Amino acid sequence: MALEATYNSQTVEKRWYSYWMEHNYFHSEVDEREPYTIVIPPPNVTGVLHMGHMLNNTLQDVLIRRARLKGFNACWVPGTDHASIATEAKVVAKLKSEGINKEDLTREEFLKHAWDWTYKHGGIILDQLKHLGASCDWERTKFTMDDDMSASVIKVFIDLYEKGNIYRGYRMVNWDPEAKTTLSDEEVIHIEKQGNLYYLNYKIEGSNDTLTIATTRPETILGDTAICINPNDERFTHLKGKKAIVPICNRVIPIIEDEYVDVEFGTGCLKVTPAHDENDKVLGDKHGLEVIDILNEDATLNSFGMHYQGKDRFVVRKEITKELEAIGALQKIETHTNKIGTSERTGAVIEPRLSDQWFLKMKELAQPALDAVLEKEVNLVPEKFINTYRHWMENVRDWNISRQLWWGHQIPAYFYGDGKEDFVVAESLEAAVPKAQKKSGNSALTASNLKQDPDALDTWFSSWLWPMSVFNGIMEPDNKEINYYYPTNDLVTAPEILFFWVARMIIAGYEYRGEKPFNNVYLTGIVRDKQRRKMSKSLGNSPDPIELMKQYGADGVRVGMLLSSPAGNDLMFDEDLCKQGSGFVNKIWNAYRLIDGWEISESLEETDTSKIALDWYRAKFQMALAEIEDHYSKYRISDALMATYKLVWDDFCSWLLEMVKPGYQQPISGKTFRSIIEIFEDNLKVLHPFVPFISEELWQHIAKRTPKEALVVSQWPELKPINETLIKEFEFASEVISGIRTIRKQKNISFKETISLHIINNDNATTTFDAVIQKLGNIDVLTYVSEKIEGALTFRVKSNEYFVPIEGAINVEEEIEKLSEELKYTEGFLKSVQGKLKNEKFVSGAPEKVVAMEKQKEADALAKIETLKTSLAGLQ
RNA sequence: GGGCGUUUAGCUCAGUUGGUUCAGAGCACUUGGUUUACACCCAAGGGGUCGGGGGUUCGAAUCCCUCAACGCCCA
Repeated sequence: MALEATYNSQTVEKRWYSYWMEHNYFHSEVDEREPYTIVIPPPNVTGVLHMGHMLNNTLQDVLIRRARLKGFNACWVPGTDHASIATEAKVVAKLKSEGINKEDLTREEFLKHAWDWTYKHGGIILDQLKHLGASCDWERTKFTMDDDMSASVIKVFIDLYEKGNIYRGYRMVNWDPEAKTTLSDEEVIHIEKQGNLYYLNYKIEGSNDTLTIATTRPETILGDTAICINPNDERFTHLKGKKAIVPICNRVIPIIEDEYVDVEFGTGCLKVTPAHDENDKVLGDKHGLEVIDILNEDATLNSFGMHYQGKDRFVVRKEITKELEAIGALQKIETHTNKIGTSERTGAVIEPRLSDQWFLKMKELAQPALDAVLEKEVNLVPEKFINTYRHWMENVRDWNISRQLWWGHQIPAYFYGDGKEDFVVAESLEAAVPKAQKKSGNSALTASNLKQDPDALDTWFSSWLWPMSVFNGIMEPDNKEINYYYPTNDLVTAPEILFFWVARMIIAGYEYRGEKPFNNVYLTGIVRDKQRRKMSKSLGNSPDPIELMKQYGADGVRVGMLLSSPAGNDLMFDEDLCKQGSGFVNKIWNAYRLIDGWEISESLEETDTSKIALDWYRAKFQMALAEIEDHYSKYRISDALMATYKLVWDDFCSWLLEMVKPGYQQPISGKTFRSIIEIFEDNLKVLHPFVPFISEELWQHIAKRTPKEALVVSQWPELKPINETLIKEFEFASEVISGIRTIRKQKNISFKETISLHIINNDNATTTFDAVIQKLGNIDVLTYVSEKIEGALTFRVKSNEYFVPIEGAINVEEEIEKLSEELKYTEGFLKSVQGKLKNEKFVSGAPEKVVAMEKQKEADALAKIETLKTSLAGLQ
């Protein structure tokens, strides 16, 4: 059946994806082969596919498909993440739009809504990945809140608690007043903002004097519990031991001394608000100050805010400034830029807030994970991220793992009293009872006396176990799957989550299996638009991936994504890249259409041209294959693609097919045809990871294949020794062909018009490719001569001279000019080479090989100059 | 403020240990070409003081110093 004239990506994609699924090629079971494993960075369960996922998953699919072809037992585990904050925020918003407040629901009721939401919107993203061609083992699809996954999280929490690594602490945390939860340090984004510095006067108790402090947050004065001065600051000696009066609330507070105060900043007097600033908290602890929290959990003021109670902190800031001014306590306002923390998820300005939270001690746990990367047990690609990783790991801080949310894994701590330590940690309420009885010494305690901590765990506290828990490696540490698939091979993810996720997975891996979770971490860039803006929903600058695939085909988009995405560098995405990708797919399609249309004749002998052309391409293919393998080994995926692209487009289509192509309506020899097909099949194999759909389509078109013979499970071509001589000889021949084409163009000789070519073979060049030169140059007669041909057009390759006699006079002047230019260039070149060779330091200092090469260059140049000079002499 | 990185053609990027005619690729651009697979094509061509300055070396895009611009991470 003849191929359609144009490639229809949609039909083909549907056909082969279902064929692959039907034959279960993506499923992996433990067997005797060597495994090659990737776990997907689980996307948000209710998320939709964006360009970052496209890039990331294309890369993973390329790696896994190649591994499959190389004979590994390839296993790519897909799944999703419950994304605590993001999902809960969405559910809360949805309920609100229906007039329901989260506060009015019980935990169980709320969770039911959240699960409904998850069932409704969940997993869309995984289906979208199928459009891309992702060859995941869908039978293994996991969700971080599946029962077994949750059990793993709880088990690890209990274990770490029992080892003393998890503790409960009253600490200053990052509070997101919008999501009403704490955030880890990593989830806070610091941005520079223009603000003000307010200079406020405080009266000194028992005198008419005042002191002036500078603050960026005047609303927090209501929480002030001290003024601090530097004991070495002579300006304030008179204040020592006195007390100050906070304006508006008229609280009398001590003036304390501490060298912490920067005498240069502001006025040198610092107001201390321990409840609302991390540094002030430290000062407060040191000096035993009172802690006055003036904020509610939504960042409105509480009763300490007096007449501002119930108003938002930013509103209060404006209003209190006016009041301070009215009572004469405001001295001046200066503009001031400072960095403020904002929530990664909601964008809200973070409030430092004191509260009871759960923390994981990191220092000791982090050590093996730091060593693993420094010793290249785990390779970060590109290596430049090692420094960033080291810096973070060496200064790692304890991880706040609790979140004031319901959607997630509820912390398995059960309180039996109001005391800070009146709790036990257990995997269930039932298990908690005996523990609580023991700890409290109260054997009468029952389940009804216990109250589980309402907080949930940070989502990353479940995803850090991902490479282990997807194989049930936490609950059953010795099961055959975890023993076989772990450690996984490659992890493909974004540098943004190097600390959030990657580092913590390595930590967990060493803690729970004594082994790294993966060998290599390939860090991709961020997908940006042409103006270098990060693609985001809010900016609306991201194309819809599904639409993109409809327009350019999944293969086209895959190629487009990979064309310009070196590891770790941002990708400036441009739809033109997909256009180039679909152009490539079109080229492959048409190359096969040409071959497919040939009439085959078994009685025809293989021509010399075809024979040498095929030999050359086989050599060239090996050379490209070696290069491609090298690129893959270094995770230079876009380079591997480009090498494949050039092999297929330039070498196969533009050179080989043109060389073997029979004349119009002429048949091709059966032998040649079979060789071409064999070669084309190898091309399809190396193409497959990049363009799985069209490669499978053509593969299946070439011959009727059994399910076992599908391309997706075929064998990657073997590396064989490269015939470099043949490649070099062809390069020479291709220069001759270029010379002919240039002459044709310059003299307006149509390609259809045959010409003759006379050669003086000064260089002793091989005649192997003469038949090819004749065919591609449309040469009727190719002869070797010893004397130059008068009145012919000429060109030179190395020191060989080529003559094309044509009708009509040659423009002698032009010829002379052309030759003189070549001569001038060559002489200049010779001079520089001889300059080097005359330099004794060069000859003695440079390696022999380099000197020999320079000598060869000298000889070549001398020979060329000789021929140029004779030619010139002949013309003059 | 501390750390890391980047700067090469109009654009996006390669350039390994300092040494082939090393200044490259893809795209874009210019010119010519279409009854014969593909105009999503073929062929030919132009285009760069390798961010600036200084140094080491027989030899520097590559190593060192310095300045500048940009980006990222951390505080």
